[in-house]
Order: sequence, then C-alpha cells, then structure tokens
Amino acid sequence: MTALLPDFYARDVLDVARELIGCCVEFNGAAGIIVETEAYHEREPACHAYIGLTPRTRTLFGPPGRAYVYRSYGIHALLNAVCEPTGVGAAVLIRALEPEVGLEAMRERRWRSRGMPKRRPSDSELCSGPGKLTEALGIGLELNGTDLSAGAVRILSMAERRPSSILSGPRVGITKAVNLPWRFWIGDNPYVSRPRTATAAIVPSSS
DNA sequence: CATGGGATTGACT
DNA sequence: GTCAATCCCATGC
Repeated sequence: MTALLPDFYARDVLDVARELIGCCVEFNGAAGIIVETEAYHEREPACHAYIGLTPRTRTLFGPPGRAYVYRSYGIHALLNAVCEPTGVGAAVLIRALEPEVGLEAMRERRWRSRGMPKRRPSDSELCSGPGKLTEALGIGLELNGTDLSAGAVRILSMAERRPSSILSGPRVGITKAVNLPWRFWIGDNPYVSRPRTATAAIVPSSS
C-alpha cells in the first residue's frame, strides 16, 4: 500500500480513470476504496479545461498527480486527480468510495452537514457520490493544487485488492459530450453513486 | 460591474 | 418526479 507517484497520473486520462478503481483515498485519518470514477479531457466540452487556461483551470493544466478541487453548484467540493503531462488539461473525478477507515468520523461530518439528513447516514450513504465523499472525508477547496503523492490527501495503490471487473458508461450530470462512455465503476458494488446501465464491460488483463 | 450556469444533494409532491 | 440551496468564476456590457 504505497502512494501513487506523478508518473502514474502523467498518462492517458482514460487509463488512469480505470486504474484508480480499487485504489485508496486517505485524508485526515479517514480512508475509502475508489469504486467509481469519471475522466475529463480538455479536448471535450464537458471538461472545465475545454475553455483553456483561466484562474479556475490553472490546476488542471498544472503538473499531474495534484488534487483539483472545485465547488459544484455553489455547495459541494468535488475531488479530481490531475492527469496527463503538464500543459494538458485533464483529470479524473473521484465519484464514490467504499468506506474503510474512520466510518464514525465520516458519519459525524455527513450528519451535521449542510442539508442535514433527517436520519443517520448508513454506510452506503457516506461516500456514494462526489459531493458526499469530500464531505465525509472533510476535503475542502483549500486542498486544490495539493500533491496527491505526498500531501494531505493521498491516493494509495492497493495491489492486493484489484477489482475483478469494471463497467463503463456515460458520465453523470453533464450536458455536453453526454455520449462518451468515460464513467467507470465496479458492477454490483453497493457504494457506487447511482446504478446505471453499462455500455461496456472491461475485464482487466492479468498483468 | 451584473448576470448566469453548473462534474450535486436532500427534501418534498 | 420536482425544486431550492449557494458560490465560484466566465462572460458580456
């Protein structure tokens, strides 16, 4: 269980999105296994980097292996891993985690969140969405640009726990480039954000 | 400087 | 199924 290094991220964002499934996100004593991701790339209009280099997209065009954290709908912080070489705007959105460590702290943060769920969130409600997992872990905008290899938020490879099969399909919640099958998730995993029809199944090679 | 649109979520009809 | 909450920042005047 070691932190993924920048070279891992400095590749095709689709490969990174697939391979991040099964890895572990850790922050502030809490951790979870990535069960759902989405890829974004500057050449397609759903990506923030599509419009080019602006103050907002600065992190996306920066070095690979950094966290791109931005505010969504004025409310939620969404966590991405910057990919591809410096100068290329691309990132993987972390959309859901299977909670592993610090469940009670996650529950506490989700319990007293804005929007305040009426009942205590169950385990499968803690991190089953991109806004939920940042809230559960306590990840905020101040972590934008930080190093995912050696910073406060880390992503660790989990060699002993590679998923057997991964499904792919269209990304969630976007209005542009809606047909690209750039969402990846573990089929039948109860911690995925929303059940959806897959358009393809990926069986990882044994290598 | 004013406006408008989200890579969402939880509550409610 | 519908809807509001709420803020960063791109765009346009």
